[in-house]
Formats: sequence, C-alpha cells, structure tokens
Amino acid sequence: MHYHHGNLKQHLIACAYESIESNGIDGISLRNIAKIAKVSPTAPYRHFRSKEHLLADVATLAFDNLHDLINKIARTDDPAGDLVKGCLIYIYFGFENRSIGQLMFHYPMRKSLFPSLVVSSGKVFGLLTEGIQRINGATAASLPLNSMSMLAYTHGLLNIIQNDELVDPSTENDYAKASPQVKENLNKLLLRFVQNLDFSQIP
Amino acid sequence: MHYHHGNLKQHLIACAYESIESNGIDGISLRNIAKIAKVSPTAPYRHFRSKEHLLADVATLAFDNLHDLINKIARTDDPAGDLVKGCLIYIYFGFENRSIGQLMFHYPMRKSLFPSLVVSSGKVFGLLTEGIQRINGATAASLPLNSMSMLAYTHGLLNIIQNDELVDPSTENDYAKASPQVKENLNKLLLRFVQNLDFSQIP
DNA sequence: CGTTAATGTTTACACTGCTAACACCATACG
DNA sequence: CGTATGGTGTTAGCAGTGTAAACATTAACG
Repeated sequence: MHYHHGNLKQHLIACAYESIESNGIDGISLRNIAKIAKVSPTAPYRHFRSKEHLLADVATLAFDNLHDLINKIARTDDPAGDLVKGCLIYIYFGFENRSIGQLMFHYPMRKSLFPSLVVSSGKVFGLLTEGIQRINGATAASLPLNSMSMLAYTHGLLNIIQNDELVDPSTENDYAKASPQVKENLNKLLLRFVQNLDFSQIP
Repeated sequence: MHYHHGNLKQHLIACAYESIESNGIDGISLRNIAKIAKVSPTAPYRHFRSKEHLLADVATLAFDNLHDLINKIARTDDPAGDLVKGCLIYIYFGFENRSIGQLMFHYPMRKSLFPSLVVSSGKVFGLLTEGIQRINGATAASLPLNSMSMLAYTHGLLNIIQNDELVDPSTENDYAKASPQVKENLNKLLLRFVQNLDFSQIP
C-alpha cells in the first residue's frame, strides 16, 4: 500500500473523465471517483477544493481534447469547407462523448471561477474565429458577431442531435424523423450558414 | 393544522417553480420544497413518484407558459417578422428565467419518460413549425429540416446569451464584448437566418 | 538524523432522495 | 348511523452525498 500515489491529481481527473463518460454526469460522486482511483473517500480534497473544481479540470481537459481534434484539420484553399469541418468535429465530439459534452456545455458551472477552463474553451472558440477570418471577404468589424453567430448555430445543431429523445410520437411534429434528417444534412446546413454570413460593417 | 391540504400537488409545483428560479436549480431539494410548502419532508412522495417527476411537471408548466407567450403574438402579413418575434420571445424567456430555462433545456432529464412534458415542449416546437409554414415559398418537404434548423439557431443564440460568463478577459477572444453585441443584433441575425432558409426539396 | 510540509486516512456532520410504517380523515357502503 | 377503505399526511430510518477536522505517514531537506 503506497501512501503516496505520485500523481493522484491527474489520475483523479482521468478517472473522473472516464467515469462520467460511462456512468453519466449525475451518477458521479467524489467518493465514487475516489473509490475508482483506489484511494480514501476524501483524498481528492488534497488536490481539489471542491467537487466543482475537479469537474472544472475535467471539462478543461475535454476542451483541450476538442481543441486538438479541430486544430488537426488541414488549412486548405477552401476556408469555408475547413470551417464547416471544424464545426462538424465540434458537433460530433459533443454527440459521441455524450456525458462529457453535457459537462462541457450544460453543467451549471460558474466557469469564470476557473481560469484554465476559460482559457481552454476560449481556445476552441479561437479556432472558430480563425476559421471565419480565413473566409474570403471577412472583415475585422464583423468578426466577433459572426463568430458568436456561427458558434450559436453549431451549438444549437449539437443540441438538437443530443436531445433526439425529445421526440414526440403523439403530435404531428415528427421530431424522431427530423433529427436523423438533421444529422444527414449537417454539412449542407453549416455550409449554407457560412455562405450567408454577413461581412458588411454592422451598424 | 389541516391534515388535508386540498391541492398540494399544484402547490408543490408552484413552490418548486419559484424556488428553482430564485435559488438555482442545483440548490433545489425535495425536502426544501416541502419545507417551503409547509409540509412534511416526504409529503411530495404522495403526489410524485420521484424528484425527477416533480421537476418534469415544473418543466411542463414552464413550456406551457412559454407557449402561451409565443402564441399571443399576432399573425400579421409579415410571417418572417412574426417568426422572428416568436424566436425572440423564446430566447428572452430562457434568458430572463435563468434557472427555469436551465431546467427546460439543460437539465439531464429523460424527457421521453414524461408524456405531458413531451406534449408541452412539442407544442412550442409546433408554433415554430407553424411560423415557418406561413412564410412565402415554404414547402412541406423542407418543413421538418428547416424547423429543426431554426430551432437550433434560436436555441444556440439563447445559449450564447445565457453563458456570457464564459467570458475571458485574458485571451484575445473578447466574449464579453461579443455577447451584448449578439443581444443587440438578435433581431437582425434571426431575420437573416429566416430569409436564407432553403425551401427547395432537399435531396 | 530530525523537522516539516505534502499527501494520504479516519472520523464526523449535515444534508439528500427515498422507503416503510403509522396517523388521520373524507367518503362509500352496510 | 356506524364502519371499512383508501387517499393523504406524518414520523422514523437507511444509504449515500459533499465537506471539514483531526490524525497518520512519508518524502524532502536542513
């Protein structure tokens, strides 16, 4: 029995990351994470001031992973296509890592309390901004608004796909059919959105 | 001390609704709601099978309220403008009722388990669908995808506005500046989006 | 080698969702 | 009218939670 683990902090983050992804985000508890890490129930408090602090570090790691994925795509001579690719990665990352995505985007965390989290998520947003900047005709003045707008749409599409259990067979609104339809058409929808961005100075 | 309250169920929903909005959604507990309703800690279990069931009813009520608000707007001869108005109400409802909005859109609830919730949220979506349908040139084939797309954008914009504490003064990405910018330009952004909807048959 | 600070453990507390057993009481039925 | 019944409230209690405090061990350094 080693009293000193060596690198418990990183290990706890990794355990939490995995446990969240497999057990869902509400089934998570500090004590459970500690048990997974084979450590006493309150050991995490030597490394994290609170549960929220641990989760913030998990989210930070997740944003870093997402950033690396998006950053890996090539910069071709088709900036709009590149941007759409990035957005698709964003969406599929959130979709495939369901619980982690929930933690990143929906968990009620006071994000501003965790500088590293703010930096990491900011970097992802930075990639999106850069992607828009590369598009022909983009203007500096229109950049912030268009970036936010693009993020909104991308994020919204992710949301739709995530929540396709919000399906209702009883009404005429056929969510169940629409959601896969969205998935098949993500590329088209995003591309159209990009092409319709407004680069004129917004008064 | 009246043993029989008379209408405890509705009262509990109302208390929960209020408590969530003022105390936030994580600060909520069944026992606390019971205390607010001046009833024993386990009394709610006579009316709700679980906490999630109570919250589902709260969310249902919230969607009904939102539906009524959106449904109240006039149907003018400017369908695009009407639709945008509806979306704005959607956004501001989520923004102003912060915690309730979180419950409606982000709380990890198995929505499909609660038929009334599915119906109520479906009705809101139905209004949006109807709004798109009224636009000149709208086709039946393109309706589901366009509705979901519009919902995605609207929802994404709400998200941006809700999370403007995701602001980062330390990076170059000036979220803090961008977010109010979004708020000021919501109308324009939504209108442009509506005007760029694609009503051609999507292959 | 001894001190100290870092890092782990044990104990304890208030709170949570939830179940089970019990208390009250409005109503249906003889 | 008396009484059984079932709906609705209460109390007691369990397992699990986040967190703080006190204690134990060990790595690092004088």
